[in-house]
Amino acid sequence: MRYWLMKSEPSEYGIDDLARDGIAPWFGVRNYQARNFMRDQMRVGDGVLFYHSSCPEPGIAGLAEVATPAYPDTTQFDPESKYYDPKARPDNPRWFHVDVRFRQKTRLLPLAEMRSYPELARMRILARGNRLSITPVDPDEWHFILAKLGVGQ
DNA sequence: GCCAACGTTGGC
DNA sequence: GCCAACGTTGGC
Repeated sequence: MRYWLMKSEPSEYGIDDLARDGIAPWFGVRNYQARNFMRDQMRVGDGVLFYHSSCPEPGIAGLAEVATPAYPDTTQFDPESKYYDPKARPDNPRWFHVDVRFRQKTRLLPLAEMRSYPELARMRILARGNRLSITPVDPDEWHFILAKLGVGQ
């Protein structure tokens, strides 16, 4: 069992969208490190912190879980898609993603509040200039955050 | 809108 | 394989 933080812009796809859909393919990742996390390390049932980025109140907005193993992202083959990758071929896909299942909304845990806790100081999301959209979360950090959110394990 | 950080591209 | 230029991310 591993834990992850996954960023999304709520204007693109936020926690309310996931609450409505129940389950969603996490397509559009075009960063090798983030892809490798999904493809090589994620397991069904892993915990996910759903993080809202590039918005008025960035922070953790809810909980989700990994719902499927990684599989090829079909948008890489679609010339109409903004995620189209001309170098990817169906017989040799470059980009993979998992599906994510909604667990629950939480109160917003703002980025500024996260910064205030020494227990979270090592989180990658808090590092200056971090742009990685998927990052591993230590179990201690996961449990600390859930406690701050008032979520029972 | 600014700008720091950092990944990717492409010429050599 | 190096590295400068460029593009993107994302908080502020």
